Amino acid sequence: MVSSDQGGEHTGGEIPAVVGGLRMTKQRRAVYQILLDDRDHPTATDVFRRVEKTMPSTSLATVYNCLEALVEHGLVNQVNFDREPSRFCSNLKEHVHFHDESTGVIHDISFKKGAKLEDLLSLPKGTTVKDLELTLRGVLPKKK
Amino acid sequence: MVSSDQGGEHTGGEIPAVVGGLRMTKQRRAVYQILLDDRDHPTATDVFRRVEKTMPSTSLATVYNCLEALVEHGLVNQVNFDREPSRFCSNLKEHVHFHDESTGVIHDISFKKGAKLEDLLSLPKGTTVKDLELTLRGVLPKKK
DNA sequence: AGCCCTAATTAGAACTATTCTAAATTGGGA
DNA sequence: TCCCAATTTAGAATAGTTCTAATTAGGGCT
Ligand SMILES: [Mn+2]
Ligand SMILES: [Mn+2]
Ligand SMILES: [Zn+2]
Ligand SMILES: [Zn+2]
Repeated sequence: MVSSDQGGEHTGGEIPAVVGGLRMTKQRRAVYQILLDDRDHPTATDVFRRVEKTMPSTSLATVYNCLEALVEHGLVNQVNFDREPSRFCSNLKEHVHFHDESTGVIHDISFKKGAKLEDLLSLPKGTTVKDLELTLRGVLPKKK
Repeated sequence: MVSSDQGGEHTGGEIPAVVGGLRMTKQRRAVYQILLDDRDHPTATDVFRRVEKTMPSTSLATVYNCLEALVEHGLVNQVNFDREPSRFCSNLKEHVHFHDESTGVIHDISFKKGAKLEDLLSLPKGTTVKDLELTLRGVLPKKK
């Protein structure tokens, strides 16, 4: 791999000039870096407040624009819980979200290896699933 | 069972004066009846337009109030697809939602008998799941 | 039946997350 | 360096939903 990285997602180190076909402007890089560093599923406003710290001239509209671009290019996932503000997640491994009511933390939950959706659901034969969103709410066992 | 039906959900026939602890006003009954009759997962505005036909004095605020009351009393489920307007569903059997892109229809999909969420997801032992929302988008095989 | 009192309904304003608009800025490439 | 399309920006607009405050409805009492 060379420095340009025109291909798919980005993993580790400095964010190159283009990722997944998306040109990394100063603002997009800042937004993307926050989502790579902070895996707490921040909202657009959360991201805005964090970007502001190092780039005070950034506007909220730009944060929305950047998030939209990152989502459209598949670098980031948009996560919705009921009617709450959207949250953003840079974990590209297929996973679902568990909102722990006792801590407020949103956890990434992965699928068990070999698990198939068709084993769980009565889907008509020949169904194509293009997108899936699964969110859980509850409490995790408290760590000792 | 006698005519009052103070207990759980309502199934078939005329809607009694109280269902699931919720007193059925004229407006609540109209909203509930629509959701029982029309299983197409209408939005609040959809419901409003349908209620209007037989009760033209009904306000949109009342439709929202009624839907909220029905949801709080567990007679109806609120369903969210991404950031679209909420939809409402009177199917109380545990199920998930499949949005067919080719027809626009939202289908109820039930769990396979005996299927367990823990078989699909890597949930820490001792996790309590209080709520689950699973939505799918894709295409169903076209009926001949 | 009439009264009373609380709950429910109503119209409209307010709210909030998000999107749009139009002008200013940026920066990659000729 | 200059140019131009893409991006950023501030602020207005939008849309679904919730709130406010006034009105109405109707169940339970006498
Ligand atoms: Mn939910
Ligand atoms: Mn989705
Ligand atoms: Zn995630
Ligand atoms: Zn349903």
